[in-house]
Amino acid sequence: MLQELKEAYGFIFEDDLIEEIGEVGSLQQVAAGEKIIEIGDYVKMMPLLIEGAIKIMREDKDGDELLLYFLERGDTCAMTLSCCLGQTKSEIRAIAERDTKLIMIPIEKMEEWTSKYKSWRDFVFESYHARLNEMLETIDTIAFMNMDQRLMKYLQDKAKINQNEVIAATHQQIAYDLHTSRVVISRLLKKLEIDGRIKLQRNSIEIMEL
Amino acid sequence: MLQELKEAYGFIFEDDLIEEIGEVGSLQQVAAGEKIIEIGDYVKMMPLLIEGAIKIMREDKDGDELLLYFLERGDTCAMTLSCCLGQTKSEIRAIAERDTKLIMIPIEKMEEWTSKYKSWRDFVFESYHARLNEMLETIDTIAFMNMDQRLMKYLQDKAKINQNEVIAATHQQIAYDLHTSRVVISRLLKKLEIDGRIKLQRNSIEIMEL
DNA sequence: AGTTCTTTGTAACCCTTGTTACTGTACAAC
DNA sequence: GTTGTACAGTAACAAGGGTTACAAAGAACT
Repeated sequence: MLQELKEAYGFIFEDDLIEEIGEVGSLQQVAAGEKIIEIGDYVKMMPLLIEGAIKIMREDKDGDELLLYFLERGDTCAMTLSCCLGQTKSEIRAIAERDTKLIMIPIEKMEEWTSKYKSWRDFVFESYHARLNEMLETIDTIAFMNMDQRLMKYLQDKAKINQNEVIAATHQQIAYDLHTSRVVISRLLKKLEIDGRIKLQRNSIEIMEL
Repeated sequence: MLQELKEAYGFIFEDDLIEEIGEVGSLQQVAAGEKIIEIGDYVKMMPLLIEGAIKIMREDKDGDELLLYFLERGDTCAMTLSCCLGQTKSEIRAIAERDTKLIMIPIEKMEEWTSKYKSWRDFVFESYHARLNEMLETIDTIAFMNMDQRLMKYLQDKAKINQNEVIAATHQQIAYDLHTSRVVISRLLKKLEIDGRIKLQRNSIEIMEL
């Protein structure tokens, strides 16, 4: 575990802190598609992302969903951070986008490290900063872009996060992420295919040029 | 200044910190409608809101605007916080919604206080937490609500923040905040008036029941 | 009072997106 | 093979909301 930890966080954290993380953190493996945090959960551990990717979803009372953003190696979930510090319920759902390795830290350590390690403090602030910016980008997307543009951005993001030009997803799944209907996605995807920007197969979409 | 500072923040900050703030902070008065921060500004001071209210706006490259949220007494701008710590440009615009009193803190103190005062650390974390939640609420609003619901929420929020059942605004101004057109707002407002929920006057809207 | 500017009301129209419904096709299970 | 199910394509229609255009009403100024 220490080896992976150093690879992902070695440039950020002091050696002392890395060592402490190694002592109190527990390595967790999560398979793609598995749920990590559900809305309303009380969060007792803070995850550090070592490998893989996580997708963060929002849901309203009617069950309507929306993809907020993806997390990658080196990220932590600032929403969870927030919950840990405030001891409140999770406002979001976290689902493994790929097979993912996490180190889970007991929240008691949070407070301690915050006063003890400058690098930890900086990391927490930097995480908040990054997440606020992700949220801003999400707002830009849904407020200022049309569905066709949003779909293109989604395909790009998803290809990047999965490091694969072929996206494994059904039209229905995409529709859930973008909070629209399957028919709309099929329609727009077909148009993208006609324009030669993607190739459609069953259960997958190949990106040609976007 | 110390008196006002204590009233707004006395329950949060230690006495030592209050005193330090008094020494290095400078009181600023901003009239309603005045701009406090513009997009792209490098922020060199961090504002603590003593009195009044500030509205935080987002704008995209085409000049389309959107109201993100309001700040009230006891709040600070986490986006600015973010900018200060990261030394990056502001992503948002801040405009005084009412006559407003601020205490401006030089950012050099941020780092210092963060390690020195636990109450300051907690305040900063709590600010991030609050702002993330505001952003989530904003996302919920634009993603899951129709324009009529958004308009009602806007009127409620605006009445609350101005502590006045009569909202001073033209239809055009509302349209800018909600990123829609004047005609749409006029249409929906008229419907609300017919339903007996508001009363329309020139340049103002009186809320009856929402 | 007359002129001008700002604000509001409203109609007509269009585009995007959401909905319903039905068809065809791939794929797995039997 | 046949059957069943999930997925995708498409048409037709409805609704929300954005656009254009014009009229009417206040307010401000002369």
